[in-house]
Amino acid sequence: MHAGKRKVHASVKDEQLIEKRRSEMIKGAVHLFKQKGFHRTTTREIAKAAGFSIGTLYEYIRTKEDVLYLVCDSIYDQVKDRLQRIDLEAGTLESLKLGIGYYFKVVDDMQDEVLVMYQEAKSLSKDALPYVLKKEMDMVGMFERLIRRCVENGELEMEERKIHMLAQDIFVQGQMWGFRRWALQKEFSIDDYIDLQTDLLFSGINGYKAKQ
Amino acid sequence: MHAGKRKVHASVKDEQLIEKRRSEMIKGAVHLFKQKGFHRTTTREIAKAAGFSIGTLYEYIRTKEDVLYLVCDSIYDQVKDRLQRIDLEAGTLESLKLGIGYYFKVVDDMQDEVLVMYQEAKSLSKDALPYVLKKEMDMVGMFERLIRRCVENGELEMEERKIHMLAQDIFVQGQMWGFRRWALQKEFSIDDYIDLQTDLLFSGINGYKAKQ
Amino acid sequence: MHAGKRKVHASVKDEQLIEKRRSEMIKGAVHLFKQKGFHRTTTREIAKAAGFSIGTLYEYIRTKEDVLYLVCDSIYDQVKDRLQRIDLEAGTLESLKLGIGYYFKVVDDMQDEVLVMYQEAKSLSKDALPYVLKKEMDMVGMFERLIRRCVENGELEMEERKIHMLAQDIFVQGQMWGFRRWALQKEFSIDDYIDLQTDLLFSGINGYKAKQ
Amino acid sequence: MHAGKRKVHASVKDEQLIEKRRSEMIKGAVHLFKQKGFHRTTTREIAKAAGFSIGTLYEYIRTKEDVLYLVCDSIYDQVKDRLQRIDLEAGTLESLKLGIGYYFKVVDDMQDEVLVMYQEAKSLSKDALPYVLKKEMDMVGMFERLIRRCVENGELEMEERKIHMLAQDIFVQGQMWGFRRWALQKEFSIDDYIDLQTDLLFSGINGYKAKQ
DNA sequence: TATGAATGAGTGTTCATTCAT
DNA sequence: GATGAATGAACACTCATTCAT
Repeated sequence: MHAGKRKVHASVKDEQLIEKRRSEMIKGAVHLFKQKGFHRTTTREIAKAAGFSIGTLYEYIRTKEDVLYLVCDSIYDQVKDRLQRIDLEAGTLESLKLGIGYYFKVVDDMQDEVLVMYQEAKSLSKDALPYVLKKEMDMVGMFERLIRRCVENGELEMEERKIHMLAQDIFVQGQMWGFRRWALQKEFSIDDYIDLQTDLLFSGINGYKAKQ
Repeated sequence: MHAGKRKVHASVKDEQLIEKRRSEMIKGAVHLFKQKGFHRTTTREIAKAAGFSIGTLYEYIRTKEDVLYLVCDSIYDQVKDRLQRIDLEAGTLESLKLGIGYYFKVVDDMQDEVLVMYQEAKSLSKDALPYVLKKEMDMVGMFERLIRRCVENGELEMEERKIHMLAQDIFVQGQMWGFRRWALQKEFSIDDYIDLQTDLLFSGINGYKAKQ
Repeated sequence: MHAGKRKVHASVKDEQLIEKRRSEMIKGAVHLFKQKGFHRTTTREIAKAAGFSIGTLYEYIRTKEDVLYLVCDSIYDQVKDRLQRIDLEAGTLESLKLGIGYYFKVVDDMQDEVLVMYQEAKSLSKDALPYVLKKEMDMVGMFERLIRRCVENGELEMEERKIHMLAQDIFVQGQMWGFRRWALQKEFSIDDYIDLQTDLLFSGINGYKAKQ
Repeated sequence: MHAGKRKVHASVKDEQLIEKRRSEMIKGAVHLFKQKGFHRTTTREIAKAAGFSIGTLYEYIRTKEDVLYLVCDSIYDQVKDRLQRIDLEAGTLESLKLGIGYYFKVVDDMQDEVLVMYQEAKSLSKDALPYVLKKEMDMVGMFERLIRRCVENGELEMEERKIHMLAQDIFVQGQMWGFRRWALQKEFSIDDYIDLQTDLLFSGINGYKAKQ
């Protein structure tokens, strides 16, 4: 279940310090990447935002792309971390609904981060991308399990392929709240969004069929 | 309804020539952007792919970003063009379903283009972005009308806000076929995708509730 | 006899212009390399010394090392060019002596160039070095032929291995006039040098044996 | 006769420790300089090769160039040390020949060191260079004395200038075994080299004149 | 209208050196 | 005395853009 992390080389030896500096770095970088994107952000800006010199930045990474990887990796970890709290075992439709709502809340809380990861992950090299994709699949996998538990519980009848698709839809709908904020957040609050989307997700269009 | 196009300056006067050169340019650029992304593609590469010199390229645009705008604009036009053929007037659930399937097919046909537009549009300047976003809203608007016709027709009972949300979901699910190809296209054919998604879209989770 | 030249990439197409710019570049670079060595010379300095911008410099080369290769290559060509004029066919000891003297004169004329090539060639990459070494062997080969002609002519009896060694000695003694200038040129003029060295070369220590 | 050594500043007081650390440093540095040259070797690499930290390195030197000076200085000392064993007093041609052969053997033993010193000494600053050059002159001086003793002994008739030139030739021929190893060591063993060179040195070209 | 040589600001990265612990 | 984290000047190289021909 735990993906092996891609090692990012640091010249500095003190592991705690590495942890600390990198988290400063990530915090600054997320902000910059959100504003200007990865490519328009310079390493000097990242260093400055992190509060240290360019030389120091490079004591903790090897290339600019390492920063992007670290950012993506860290965001996934945070999101996943928060999602772990969802009770996967209940196996009721109600708990599924709550889980989705909770996920949307998390995405709302971490909008900047999710947006960055979403838009910039594609700039990762062929080397680093799989690690990030793996984490994404893990998250989709969490929704699959949530749904599958309902099936096992007899709350739902759904074939595997459809479970798989539904999980991806849920996952994308979460991200969508971030990457389509310009269209959605003018009109809907996060609570509106949760209500409307879970409603559509559960009832489908047919659920709105006019009574005949 | 028709957004005024953002004028991209050309030094050359002959409008037909401009049209021709730009379409060569766009064709080459889409291919390059797909491979390497906008930022990693150089203007020289674009010129070369288009079949003329760097000097000539700049006779038809003012900045590199103009190319991106032209590309995005053109892709939207093409997609929109093909979507126009959907019969908006029928107002039956069946025609809605067909419309969605047709849209997904279009997206499948134009995967590269959609992916590029999807991933690179964010690199547009504050100046050009609104024009592209407007086009996107127009497309979402088409789905809204499709749905609204069903409501007007008495086939559906759905409030405006939900229509709006549903239209966006459909739109995003189309794009998703392109931008999550790495996860989806290993498992599903485009026809699978259409079947599963429209099924989920129409029936919702509740439609799969275990018979009691 | 002609070593294939290692191609150095240029973005510019006009071959004549390439020739011209590169010769400007080489001229400036030799001067700088002599003063500060290859490593301490910056590409900007090279560009400036050549009379164009850093951007232009890189239109004619790909890497800094290309400049060094071009410099070394050009120097060898010049030296070789001048050495071609030696009459290889005479096959007399006198002509051998004249040839050596002529070579020393050439080295004296091109002191800076020879010094640079001598000291910096080792900084060439594994890729470029063989091309330069080949040229050096060609030059040594010229002296071998000069000597061998004397043998064929019956002026000299010398085995091949000794010919080979002698040719290298002559070659190195030429370079030595450049790279040990600090020690030699305080005491000797180039004519002194030629006289003394040819004398030693021809008579050897035994030639100075005390008459008994 | 003994050149005062150039003082290299150390922060550490304990002279024995300085001696010890510096010899570790030199040993590591020679190896690195041989592989990559002085400029391509970093101070960190030197420290690591020496077995201590970068901070400690700088307790025993002030600048990177100090390392180069220390290396060159030490190599000269070693070579000189071994050359001292030559019997300068004999004053026979035979002892001269033996001396030359012995010197060539030393150079062969210390090839790496000699090569490094030979190629990198030029990177020494104007400040340090004279000290190294002085040592080189001392070594040339040893050969001069060796020759001069033969003259004094009546074994040889040679003017001062020629002695001077001959000494330099011998000196350079020793170095040549190192710096032209790529050309020489494919064909000759060190014993071949000694035989051929002393033969040429003693007999000269004329010694090979065809009997008439 | 087409070309492509010229430009130089800007970028990622390195590395000698310092200094607080 | 020893350490190694921090620094920032310096460097090789890129590339969007211009403009003379």
